[in-house]
Amino acid sequence: MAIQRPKGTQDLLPGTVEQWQYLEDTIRNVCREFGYEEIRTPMFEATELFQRGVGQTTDIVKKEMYTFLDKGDRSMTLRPEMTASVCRAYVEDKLYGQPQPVKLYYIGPMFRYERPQSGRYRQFHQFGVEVLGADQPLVDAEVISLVWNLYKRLGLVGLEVHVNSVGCPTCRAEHRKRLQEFLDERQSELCSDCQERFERNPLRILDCKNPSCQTLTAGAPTTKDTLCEECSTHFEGVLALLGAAGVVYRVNPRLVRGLDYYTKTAFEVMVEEIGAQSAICGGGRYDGLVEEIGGSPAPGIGFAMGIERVLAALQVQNKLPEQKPKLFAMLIALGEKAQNKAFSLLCELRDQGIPVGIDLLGRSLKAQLKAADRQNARFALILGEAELEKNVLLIRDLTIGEQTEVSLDKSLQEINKKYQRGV
RNA sequence: GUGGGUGUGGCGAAGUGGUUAACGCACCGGGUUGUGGUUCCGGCAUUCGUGGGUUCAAGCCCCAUCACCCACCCCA
Repeated sequence: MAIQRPKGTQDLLPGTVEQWQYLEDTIRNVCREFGYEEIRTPMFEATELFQRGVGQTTDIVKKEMYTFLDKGDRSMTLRPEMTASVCRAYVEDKLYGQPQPVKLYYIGPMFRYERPQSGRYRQFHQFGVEVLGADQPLVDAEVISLVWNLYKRLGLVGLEVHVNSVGCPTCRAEHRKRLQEFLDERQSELCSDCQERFERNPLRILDCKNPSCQTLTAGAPTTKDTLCEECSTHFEGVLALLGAAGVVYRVNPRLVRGLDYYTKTAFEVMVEEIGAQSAICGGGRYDGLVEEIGGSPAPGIGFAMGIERVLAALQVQNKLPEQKPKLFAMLIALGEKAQNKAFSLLCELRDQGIPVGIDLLGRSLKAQLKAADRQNARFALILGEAELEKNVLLIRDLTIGEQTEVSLDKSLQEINKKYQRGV
């Protein structure tokens, strides 16, 4: 059997790649306007970085990482996300020495060993933003408004922006304790997944899709009830700024993020139409992460956006631009002598930056014209033995079907003129 | 890791035990010697994901296996 691509990966073919480029271009433009600069880090890192950054107890670290030993017996891992890498670079490359805050963005592949489904791949791509070295609510608001702005520019509609504050480690511990107390006597009524979550990550129970769990937790203490003074003030500040920015959001006190490093602000953007994996973007503040991976303490906030999911949303909402690659002209040569001359003309045309093609299969005139038509070429430039003898070139306008004869010496100039006029 | 669904040419898709595997799109060629997009004609699966089994006979039945899709879980 033929070799197949690994499960959960995809080949992006011409036609699709243009859609990715469109999205990437839009992303880069928005980032530039917001004053963010691109960072690129290795696709694999020391396994320990993710264990410490993302958290030992998370599913990502426990069962989804592509981990291997290199030839020097070092444990390496294909990055499952990029926040940890950016923080590592912040420390290692001494970005804290630059004017603060440092505003970065990235676009690239991530790897997680999961069962693929709609909107979920083993190699998937994220666009993300990270701001290091600033803890003001204004930063949180700017980051969220960047997301908002991007979606607006892409033309996406019907998005839900959920915002919450998960608090600092102190209020989070408090919340966890009170939640466990609340659920203690009803533990046996929870679904089996939630019973497991009870010890490991009780906050996630609030997020369970199971209706019976939802009714059970109806009156449970939420993050809101347990935020300390500082976190609460910060959160209020963020919400006020979001309002000022015109971001339409919903405070969702049950929103909990899965990665361990989040503190204070957490947010998520959802689109219903793309299937079960509806989170198109997720992020939040992580004020303890830089210290956790060995740097001196620095606040941070960021998000990651699933490129495949955004594209899926653009697809269902019909917001992807039509693009048909258009060739300006197709050079048609008949016979070997003509081909030599035609090829040199082709090269000259290309030197001038004019998109011109030539038949590479040695086909008949008829077949070549057909091919020119199929490629959406505007003109066919015909050069056969007869033309060669007369030292002329036939320029055929394929849209109206008229053709003129031009002297070969002037042909380059003539075509260039048409091209300039057309563009 | 668990559950459900699907697997016929490049794509879409008929065919549910009987001999040469519809059709549409795409692709390739041709309609007298050098002119496309329309039209007409022709070509394009020794074979139905793979391996085994049942049967006189299997794309159609059974078993296994692989792949893909969807959902749980998790997350972007």
